[in-house]
Amino acid sequence: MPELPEVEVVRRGLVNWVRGRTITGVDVVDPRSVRRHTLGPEDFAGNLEGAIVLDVARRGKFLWMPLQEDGVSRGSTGSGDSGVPGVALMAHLGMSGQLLMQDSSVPDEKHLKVRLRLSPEGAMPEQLRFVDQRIFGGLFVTTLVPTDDGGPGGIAEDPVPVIAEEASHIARDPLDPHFSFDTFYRRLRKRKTGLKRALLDQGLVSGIGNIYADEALWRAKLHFARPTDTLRRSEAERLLASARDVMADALAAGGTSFDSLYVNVNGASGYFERSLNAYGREGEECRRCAAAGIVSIMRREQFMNRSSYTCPVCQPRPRNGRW
DNA sequence: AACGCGACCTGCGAGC
DNA sequence: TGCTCGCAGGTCGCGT
Repeated sequence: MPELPEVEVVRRGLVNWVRGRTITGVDVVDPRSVRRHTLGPEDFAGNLEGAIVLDVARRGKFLWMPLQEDGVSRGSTGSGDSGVPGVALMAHLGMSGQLLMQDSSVPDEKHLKVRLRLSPEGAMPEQLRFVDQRIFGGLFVTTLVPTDDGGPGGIAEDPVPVIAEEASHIARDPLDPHFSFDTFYRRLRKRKTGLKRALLDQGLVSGIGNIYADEALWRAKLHFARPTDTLRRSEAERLLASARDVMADALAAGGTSFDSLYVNVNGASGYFERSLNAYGREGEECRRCAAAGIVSIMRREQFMNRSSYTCPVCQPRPRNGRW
Protein backbone atom coordinates (compact mmCIF):
# COMPACT_ATOMS: atom_id res chain seq x y z
CA MET A 1 0.00 0.00 0.00
CA PRO A 2 2.54 2.57 0.89
CA GLU A 3 4.39 4.51 -1.78
CA LEU A 4 7.32 6.87 -1.32
CA PRO A 5 5.62 9.56 0.81
CA GLU A 6 4.15 6.98 3.18
CA VAL A 7 7.45 5.09 3.51
CA GLU A 8 9.37 8.32 4.10
CA VAL A 9 6.88 9.32 6.80
CA VAL A 10 7.61 6.00 8.50
CA ARG A 11 11.39 6.43 8.10
CA ARG A 12 11.35 9.89 9.65
CA GLY A 13 9.18 8.73 12.50
CA LEU A 14 11.28 5.66 13.14
CA VAL A 15 14.73 7.19 13.17
CA ASN A 16 14.11 9.28 16.28
CA TRP A 17 12.82 6.28 18.19
CA VAL A 18 15.38 3.61 17.30
CA ARG A 19 18.75 5.22 16.53
CA GLY A 20 21.34 4.18 19.09
CA ARG A 21 19.13 1.61 20.80
CA THR A 22 19.99 -2.06 21.28
CA ILE A 23 17.77 -4.93 20.11
CA THR A 24 17.39 -7.13 23.18
CA GLY A 25 14.80 -9.59 21.95
CA VAL A 26 13.04 -10.78 18.79
CA ASP A 27 9.69 -12.57 18.51
CA VAL A 28 8.85 -13.92 15.08
CA VAL A 29 5.11 -14.37 15.51
CA ASP A 30 4.53 -15.42 11.87
CA PRO A 31 7.50 -16.89 9.98
CA ARG A 32 5.93 -15.91 6.65
CA SER A 33 6.91 -12.31 7.36
CA VAL A 34 10.60 -13.26 7.41
CA ARG A 35 10.47 -15.67 4.46
CA ARG A 36 12.97 -13.55 2.55
CA HIS A 37 15.46 -14.37 5.30
CA THR A 38 16.47 -17.64 3.68
CA LEU A 39 18.26 -19.11 6.71
CA GLY A 40 15.03 -19.10 8.72
CA PRO A 41 13.45 -17.31 11.70
CA GLU A 42 16.01 -18.52 14.27
CA ASP A 43 18.91 -17.20 12.23
CA PHE A 44 16.98 -13.95 11.68
CA ALA A 45 16.52 -13.45 15.41
CA GLY A 46 20.08 -14.51 16.21
CA ASN A 47 21.47 -11.87 13.87
CA LEU A 48 19.48 -9.12 15.54
CA GLU A 49 19.79 -9.88 19.25
CA GLY A 50 22.44 -7.69 20.80
CA ALA A 51 22.79 -5.42 17.76
CA ILE A 52 22.69 -1.63 17.96
CA VAL A 53 20.54 0.26 15.42
CA LEU A 54 22.70 2.93 13.80
CA ASP A 55 20.23 4.67 11.47
CA VAL A 56 17.17 4.25 9.24
CA ALA A 57 17.83 4.53 5.51
CA ARG A 58 15.57 4.32 2.46
CA ARG A 59 15.81 3.68 -1.27
CA GLY A 60 12.50 3.82 -3.09
CA LYS A 61 10.05 1.90 -0.92
CA PHE A 62 12.75 -0.19 0.81
CA LEU A 63 13.74 0.73 4.36
CA TRP A 64 16.72 -0.59 6.26
CA MET A 65 18.47 -0.13 9.58
CA PRO A 66 22.27 -0.47 9.50
CA LEU A 67 23.41 -2.43 12.56
CA GLN A 68 26.43 -2.59 14.81
CA GLU A 69 26.70 -6.18 15.94
CA ASP A 70 28.44 -7.54 19.03
CA GLY A 71 30.65 -4.53 19.56
CA VAL A 72 32.25 -4.95 16.16
CA SER A 73 32.39 -1.61 14.41
CA ARG A 74 30.58 -2.25 11.21
CA GLY A 75 27.41 -1.02 9.64
CA SER A 76 26.83 2.34 8.08
CA THR A 77 30.30 2.60 6.58
CA GLY A 78 30.03 -0.81 4.95
CA SER A 79 33.29 -2.11 6.34
CA GLY A 80 34.51 -1.70 9.84
CA ASP A 81 37.71 -2.43 11.69
CA SER A 82 37.40 -6.12 10.90
CA GLY A 83 36.80 -5.59 7.20
CA VAL A 84 33.57 -7.56 7.53
CA PRO A 85 30.75 -6.15 5.39
CA GLY A 86 28.09 -4.23 7.30
CA VAL A 87 24.72 -5.76 7.98
CA ALA A 88 21.28 -4.22 8.12
CA LEU A 89 17.73 -5.09 9.08
CA MET A 90 15.74 -4.70 5.87
CA ALA A 91 12.03 -3.88 5.81
CA HIS A 92 9.49 -3.63 3.01
CA LEU A 93 5.91 -2.73 3.87
CA GLY A 94 4.40 -4.40 0.80
CA MET A 95 0.71 -3.54 0.49
CA SER A 96 -0.29 -3.48 4.13
CA GLY A 97 2.79 -3.44 6.35
CA GLN A 98 3.16 -1.13 9.35
CA LEU A 99 6.11 -0.39 11.64
CA LEU A 100 4.74 0.73 15.00
CA MET A 101 6.45 1.91 18.17
CA GLN A 102 4.48 0.49 21.10
CA ASP A 103 4.77 0.12 24.84
CA SER A 104 4.79 -3.42 26.20
CA SER A 105 1.43 -2.75 27.84
CA VAL A 106 -0.30 -2.35 24.47
CA PRO A 107 -2.09 -5.58 23.46
CA ASP A 108 -0.80 -7.38 20.38
CA GLU A 109 -2.31 -6.18 17.13
CA LYS A 110 -4.43 -8.74 15.26
CA HIS A 111 -1.86 -8.97 12.46
CA LEU A 112 1.29 -8.63 14.56
CA LYS A 113 4.03 -10.55 12.72
CA VAL A 114 7.36 -9.60 14.34
CA ARG A 115 8.21 -7.87 17.62
CA LEU A 116 11.58 -6.29 18.44
CA ARG A 117 12.33 -5.37 22.07
CA LEU A 118 14.60 -2.36 22.49
CA SER A 119 16.72 -1.03 25.33
CA PRO A 120 17.11 1.30 27.04
CA GLU A 121 13.52 1.30 28.20
CA GLY A 122 11.80 4.04 30.12
CA ALA A 123 10.62 7.18 28.42
CA MET A 124 10.59 5.65 24.94
CA PRO A 125 8.30 2.87 23.65
CA GLU A 126 9.97 -0.46 24.33
CA GLN A 127 8.89 -2.32 21.22
CA LEU A 128 9.11 -1.95 17.46
CA ARG A 129 6.34 -4.02 15.93
CA PHE A 130 5.88 -5.16 12.34
CA VAL A 131 2.18 -5.57 11.61
CA ASP A 132 1.05 -6.81 8.19
CA GLN A 133 -2.38 -8.04 7.12
CA ARG A 134 -1.56 -9.36 3.64
CA ILE A 135 2.02 -10.51 4.26
CA PHE A 136 3.33 -9.08 0.98
CA GLY A 137 5.86 -7.14 3.03
CA GLY A 138 8.50 -8.53 5.34
CA LEU A 139 11.73 -8.24 7.27
CA PHE A 140 15.13 -9.85 6.72
CA VAL A 141 18.76 -9.34 7.59
CA THR A 142 21.03 -8.47 4.70
CA THR A 143 24.47 -7.10 3.91
CA LEU A 144 25.41 -3.59 2.93
CA VAL A 145 27.26 -3.36 -0.36
CA PRO A 146 29.22 -0.44 -1.79
CA THR A 147 27.58 1.90 -4.26
CA ASP A 148 29.41 4.24 -6.59
CA ASP A 149 26.78 6.92 -6.65
CA GLY A 150 26.56 8.37 -3.18
CA GLY A 151 24.62 5.86 -1.12
CA PRO A 152 20.95 5.26 -0.48
CA GLY A 153 19.93 8.82 -1.20
CA GLY A 154 16.23 9.16 -0.71
CA ILE A 155 15.67 12.39 1.15
CA ALA A 156 17.90 11.28 3.97
CA GLU A 157 20.67 13.67 4.79
CA ASP A 158 24.32 12.64 4.88
CA PRO A 159 24.17 9.64 2.55
CA VAL A 160 26.79 6.95 2.98
CA PRO A 161 28.35 4.99 0.08
CA VAL A 162 26.66 1.67 0.92
CA ILE A 163 23.23 0.26 0.18
CA ALA A 164 21.31 -2.81 1.30
CA GLU A 165 21.99 -5.52 -1.26
CA GLU A 166 18.33 -6.16 -2.13
CA ALA A 167 17.80 -2.45 -2.79
CA SER A 168 20.82 -2.03 -5.03
CA HIS A 169 18.78 -2.57 -8.21
CA ILE A 170 16.32 0.17 -7.22
CA ALA A 171 16.66 3.52 -9.00
CA ARG A 172 16.67 6.84 -7.20
CA ASP A 173 13.33 8.54 -6.57
CA PRO A 174 12.21 11.89 -8.01
CA LEU A 175 12.70 13.67 -4.67
CA ASP A 176 16.30 12.44 -4.37
CA PRO A 177 18.79 15.29 -4.94
CA HIS A 178 21.00 12.84 -6.87
CA PHE A 179 18.18 11.79 -9.23
CA SER A 180 19.33 12.16 -12.84
CA PHE A 181 16.64 13.21 -15.30
CA ASP A 182 18.96 12.62 -18.26
CA THR A 183 19.56 9.00 -17.24
CA PHE A 184 15.84 8.48 -16.65
CA TYR A 185 14.85 9.96 -20.01
CA ARG A 186 17.48 8.04 -21.97
CA ARG A 187 16.37 4.73 -20.46
CA LEU A 188 12.68 5.60 -20.83
CA ARG A 189 13.04 6.22 -24.57
CA LYS A 190 14.62 2.80 -25.04
CA ARG A 191 11.63 1.03 -23.54
CA LYS A 192 8.88 -0.41 -25.70
CA THR A 193 6.05 -0.17 -23.25
CA GLY A 194 3.31 2.03 -21.85
CA LEU A 195 4.10 5.07 -19.76
CA LYS A 196 2.48 3.90 -16.54
CA ARG A 197 4.28 0.56 -16.62
CA ALA A 198 7.54 2.49 -16.86
CA LEU A 199 6.58 4.77 -13.95
CA LEU A 200 5.88 1.71 -11.81
CA ASP A 201 9.22 0.08 -12.70
CA GLN A 202 11.28 0.67 -9.57
CA GLY A 203 14.48 0.01 -11.52
CA LEU A 204 13.79 3.01 -13.75
CA VAL A 205 12.46 5.49 -11.19
CA SER A 206 11.50 4.49 -7.66
CA GLY A 207 8.90 5.38 -5.08
CA ILE A 208 5.96 5.69 -7.46
CA GLY A 209 3.05 3.26 -7.01
CA ASN A 210 -0.46 3.01 -8.40
CA ILE A 211 -1.82 6.12 -6.68
CA TYR A 212 0.96 8.57 -7.48
CA ALA A 213 1.41 7.19 -11.00
CA ASP A 214 -2.20 8.14 -11.77
CA GLU A 215 -1.81 11.49 -10.01
CA ALA A 216 1.40 12.35 -11.88
CA LEU A 217 -0.10 11.35 -15.26
CA TRP A 218 -3.20 13.44 -14.56
CA ARG A 219 -1.18 16.50 -13.56
CA ALA A 220 0.98 16.12 -16.69
CA LYS A 221 -2.08 15.49 -18.93
CA LEU A 222 -0.61 12.23 -20.22
CA HIS A 223 -2.31 8.87 -20.80
CA PHE A 224 -1.07 5.70 -19.09
CA ALA A 225 -0.81 3.79 -22.37
CA ARG A 226 1.32 6.37 -24.16
CA PRO A 227 4.28 4.51 -25.74
CA THR A 228 7.44 5.45 -23.89
CA ASP A 229 9.54 5.60 -27.06
CA THR A 230 7.44 8.47 -28.41
CA LEU A 231 7.65 10.67 -25.33
CA ARG A 232 9.16 14.07 -26.02
CA ARG A 233 11.71 15.47 -23.61
CA SER A 234 9.38 18.29 -22.56
CA GLU A 235 6.63 15.79 -21.79
CA ALA A 236 8.96 13.65 -19.70
CA GLU A 237 10.11 16.74 -17.81
CA ARG A 238 6.48 17.68 -17.15
CA LEU A 239 5.73 14.16 -15.93
CA LEU A 240 8.70 14.01 -13.55
CA ALA A 241 7.92 17.47 -12.18
CA SER A 242 4.32 16.32 -11.61
CA ALA A 243 5.47 13.19 -9.78
CA ARG A 244 7.86 15.23 -7.66
CA ASP A 245 5.20 17.81 -6.80
CA VAL A 246 2.47 15.36 -5.90
CA MET A 247 4.74 13.23 -3.74
CA ALA A 248 6.25 16.27 -1.99
CA ASP A 249 2.74 17.55 -1.24
CA ALA A 250 1.69 14.13 0.05
CA LEU A 251 4.79 13.92 2.23
CA ALA A 252 4.04 17.33 3.73
CA ALA A 253 0.50 16.11 4.51
CA GLY A 254 1.77 12.99 6.26
CA GLY A 255 0.97 10.61 3.40
CA THR A 256 -2.21 9.20 1.89
CA SER A 257 -4.49 6.80 3.66
CA PHE A 258 -8.01 5.60 3.03
CA ASP A 259 -8.32 3.68 6.28
CA SER A 260 -6.38 2.48 9.31
CA LEU A 261 -4.33 0.13 7.16
CA TYR A 262 -1.76 2.82 6.50
CA VAL A 263 -0.45 4.66 9.54
CA ASN A 264 2.78 6.25 10.74
CA VAL A 265 4.86 4.81 13.57
CA ASN A 266 2.51 6.40 16.08
CA GLY A 267 -0.57 4.85 14.48
CA ALA A 268 -1.89 8.09 12.93
CA SER A 269 -3.20 8.37 9.36
CA GLY A 270 -2.15 10.95 6.77
CA TYR A 271 -4.41 13.58 5.28
CA PHE A 272 -3.60 13.55 1.58
CA GLU A 273 -6.60 11.57 0.35
CA ARG A 274 -8.72 14.69 -0.03
CA SER A 275 -6.05 16.11 -2.35
CA LEU A 276 -6.17 13.27 -4.89
CA ASN A 277 -7.30 14.40 -8.33
CA ALA A 278 -7.38 11.08 -10.19
CA TYR A 279 -7.02 7.96 -8.04
CA GLY A 280 -10.35 6.56 -6.85
CA ARG A 281 -12.43 9.29 -8.55
CA GLU A 282 -14.35 7.12 -11.05
CA GLY A 283 -17.67 8.76 -11.96
CA GLU A 284 -16.69 12.14 -10.52
CA GLU A 285 -15.94 15.28 -12.47
CA CYS A 286 -12.42 16.08 -13.61
CA ARG A 287 -11.51 19.08 -11.46
CA ARG A 288 -9.32 20.70 -14.10
CA CYS A 289 -12.00 20.42 -16.79
CA ALA A 290 -14.64 21.67 -14.37
CA ALA A 291 -12.54 24.74 -13.64
CA ALA A 292 -12.47 25.40 -17.40
CA GLY A 293 -16.24 25.05 -17.66
CA ILE A 294 -16.13 21.58 -19.25
CA VAL A 295 -18.02 18.59 -17.84
CA SER A 296 -15.82 15.49 -18.01
CA ILE A 297 -16.33 12.34 -15.95
CA MET A 298 -13.28 10.50 -14.64
CA ARG A 299 -13.11 6.89 -15.84
CA ARG A 300 -11.57 3.72 -14.43
CA GLU A 301 -9.90 1.17 -16.70
CA GLN A 302 -7.87 -1.98 -16.17
CA PHE A 303 -4.18 -1.67 -16.99
CA MET A 304 -1.58 -4.17 -15.81
CA ASN A 305 -4.34 -5.94 -13.83
CA ARG A 306 -4.95 -2.88 -11.70
CA SER A 307 -7.17 0.18 -11.84
CA SER A 308 -6.14 3.31 -13.68
CA TYR A 309 -8.06 6.56 -13.40
CA THR A 310 -7.99 9.13 -16.18
CA CYS A 311 -9.90 12.09 -17.56
CA PRO A 312 -11.14 11.28 -21.08
CA VAL A 313 -10.86 14.94 -22.12
CA CYS A 314 -7.49 16.12 -20.86
CA GLN A 315 -5.77 12.71 -20.93
CA PRO A 316 -6.77 11.34 -24.34
CA ARG A 317 -5.76 7.78 -25.24
CA PRO A 318 -2.84 7.74 -27.68
CA ARG A 319 -3.53 6.69 -31.28
CA ASN A 320 -0.86 5.36 -33.62
CA GLY A 321 1.77 5.91 -31.01
CA ARG A 322 1.11 9.61 -30.76
CA TRP A 323 -1.83 11.43 -29.29
C1' DA B 1 17.53 -7.95 -22.29
C1' DA B 2 13.11 -6.65 -21.37
C1' DC B 3 8.29 -7.40 -21.37
C1' DG B 4 4.03 -9.29 -19.21
C1' DC B 5 1.81 -12.41 -16.53
C1' DG B 6 0.85 -15.24 -12.37
C1' DA B 7 1.94 -15.99 -7.61
C1' DC B 8 2.23 -14.53 -3.01
C1' DC B 9 -1.81 -13.23 1.13
C1' DT B 10 -6.03 -11.50 3.97
C1' DG B 11 -10.19 -8.94 4.40
C1' DC B 12 -13.96 -6.09 2.96
C1' DG B 13 -18.15 -4.69 0.53
C1' DA B 14 -21.45 -5.71 -3.12
C1' DG B 15 -24.59 -8.73 -5.06
C1' DC B 16 -27.26 -12.82 -5.11
C1' DT C 1 -27.54 -15.36 6.88
C1' DG C 2 -24.01 -16.88 4.06
C1' DC C 3 -21.82 -17.65 -0.17
C1' DT C 4 -18.94 -15.99 -4.18
C1' DC C 5 -16.82 -12.46 -6.63
C1' DG C 6 -14.04 -8.49 -7.34
C1' DC C 7 -11.04 -5.41 -5.40
C1' DA C 8 -7.01 -3.40 -2.53
C1' DG C 9 -1.44 1.26 -1.87
C1' DG C 10 3.84 -4.16 -4.22
C1' DT C 11 7.43 -7.12 -5.78
C1' DC C 12 9.49 -11.24 -7.59
C1' DG C 13 10.36 -15.05 -10.76
C1' DC C 14 9.35 -17.31 -14.70
C1' DG C 15 8.40 -18.06 -19.66
C1' DT C 16 8.56 -15.83 -23.99
